[in-house]
Amino acid sequence: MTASRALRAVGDVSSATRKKVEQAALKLGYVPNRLAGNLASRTSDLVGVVVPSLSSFVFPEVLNGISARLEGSGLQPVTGVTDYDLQKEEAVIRQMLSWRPRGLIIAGLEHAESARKILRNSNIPIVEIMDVDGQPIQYCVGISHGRAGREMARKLVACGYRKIAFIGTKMPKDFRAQKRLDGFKAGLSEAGLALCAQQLYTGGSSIENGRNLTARLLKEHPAVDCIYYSSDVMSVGGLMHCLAEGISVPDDLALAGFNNLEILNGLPRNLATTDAHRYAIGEKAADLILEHPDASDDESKRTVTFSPDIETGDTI
Amino acid sequence: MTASRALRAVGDVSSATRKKVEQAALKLGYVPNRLAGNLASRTSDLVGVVVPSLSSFVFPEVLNGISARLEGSGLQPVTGVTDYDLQKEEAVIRQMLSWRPRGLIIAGLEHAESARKILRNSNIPIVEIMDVDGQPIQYCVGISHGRAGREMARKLVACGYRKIAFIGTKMPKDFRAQKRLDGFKAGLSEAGLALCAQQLYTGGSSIENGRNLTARLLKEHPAVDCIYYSSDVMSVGGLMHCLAEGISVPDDLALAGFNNLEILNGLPRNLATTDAHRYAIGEKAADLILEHPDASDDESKRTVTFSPDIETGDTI
DNA sequence: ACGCTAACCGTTAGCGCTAACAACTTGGCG
DNA sequence: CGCCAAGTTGTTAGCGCTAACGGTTAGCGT
Repeated sequence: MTASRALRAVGDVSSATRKKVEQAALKLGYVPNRLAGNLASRTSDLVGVVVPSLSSFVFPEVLNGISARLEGSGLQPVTGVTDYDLQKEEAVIRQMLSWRPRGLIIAGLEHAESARKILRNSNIPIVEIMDVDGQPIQYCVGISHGRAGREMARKLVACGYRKIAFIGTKMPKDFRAQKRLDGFKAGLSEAGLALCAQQLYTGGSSIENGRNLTARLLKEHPAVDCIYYSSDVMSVGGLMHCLAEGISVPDDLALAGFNNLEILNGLPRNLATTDAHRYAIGEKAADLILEHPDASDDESKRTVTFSPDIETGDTI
Repeated sequence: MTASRALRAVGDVSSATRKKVEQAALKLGYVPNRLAGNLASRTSDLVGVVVPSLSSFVFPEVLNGISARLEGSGLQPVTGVTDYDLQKEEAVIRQMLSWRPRGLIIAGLEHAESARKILRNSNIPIVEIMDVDGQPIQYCVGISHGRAGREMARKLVACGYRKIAFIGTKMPKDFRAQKRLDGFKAGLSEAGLALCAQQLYTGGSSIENGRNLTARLLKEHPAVDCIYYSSDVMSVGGLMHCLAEGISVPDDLALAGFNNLEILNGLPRNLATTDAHRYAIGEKAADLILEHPDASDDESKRTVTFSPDIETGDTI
């Protein structure tokens, strides 16, 4: 018991014994067993983070925000990946909860009903991130993707574009991209416009994908004067197509993406985009977990909404 | 006990009771407590993964390889990030070991001596990945970065370039980049050549960074006919500079990077690079953990070396 | 001398689960 | 009919740690 107290620096231990304990620990190469520790204390120093993908450029930055805030708190983030699959998501959530984490951060508001149920029963803070368009379970931090799409549509219309196309993921897998598209269409129809073309793709977003789909779309619809992409990675591909084909941006064609990814910096053109505040969302989510009162019987619910800020760049 | 057996599907349980148990579990919203389970069984279903960074485009793919192989085995990867800091690395390793993982995968061969000691004492399979130039603790999976640099140098020399420059990270932080540079210089000197210029940077690799450094380097050394970058992200920046300035690639300037990142696909030019086999390395590392014999008293040591394959693209 | 407090250290029980073994129940077989 | 093996369920102890509380000692005031 004294050793336990000494190593955790809790309770009263004389500095002499503390020193002795520390030296013995060092000498023996003692590594505490957190399984036992957490089990005994009925607390946890894990924070579960459930995201759809790690390779998509967008979630690593959320993770960085989370890690930055958790650093020094003694809490450790554990990541689970769902591949945009609600079945898999539920399995990952179960896995996470079986470690009795201090809290859970999970991307999106759409979950299997059974997953939602175990989340509600879990008695730990649940933070749904990225999106605020829906019914949060408890805490929620994100932007409105509907608004993001709508505002970009308004912006493009205001810039004078009339033959506007969309390139994005096959929607059922990515709810937020769907919401952006819906908002975008709504924004267009405010001005009496509609999408004049669209290309959907399955599989991951990539520059190559964006370039190929842009090529195809322009071939089929040469009159298009502006393309809105569901992701910056795709719009970069569009820009690459234009560079390779000598299409002048934005004179012949305007381009706009979403996310404000770091890869936009340093390109020959500053691509228009919407900042999704990914890092800040991660930070805030971590804060909510840290601040969550232990007395969990209260109905603490809270939604933090960030503003989807348009960066016009020089491609619109 | 019967319930435990039923839910884990081990031992003999009649299908009738199994069904009853499962229904009860569902009804009660039972989520097993893995802390207790792992503690009691003295085994673990965690695999620790220690990487320098998640935002650098390169490690997520390693993680994907690991996850793919671990999928279905019941093991879960847990990621820790070191920011290329050996102190932090040691802390992360300690954290990891305190969860008593089944095995540990860790990037690089360079560690604090005390970290190396606790790794050796840990009695679980330790897989050092990415690099094979050094003394592995136990298992090792990677490529020789020295060879990668040397072979690229030979290639560039063979292509006729004589005024070759290098752009890369400030080395003390990134041992593998350092080894590539050393190998590269060695390769050049085989042909009686030396670097005619170099630019080092701190902070993360980024397209923007690559573009700026390329601009500066060309300004200071206009005669340079070829640049080798420590990372593809940087060489993309170089290409962007050339596109923006109308520098013809590879006629006026040859470019080569390292890693064979996905962002190379779809650019106006196919950038030359070296494939670092990141996904395969992740897979193999996971395999080694899965195959590791439980009888841990044997001296199972093994190094798996991949070949750093040059992709010439059309920029050299 | 006494009580009292603070500082320190030890004892006990138990976190939720599983390995190991014990015990009971069948059915089959000689 | 007894007996054994296989199938099935129950019992016990303990994984390594910590909350809670109990004891001891020293220091202090009265």
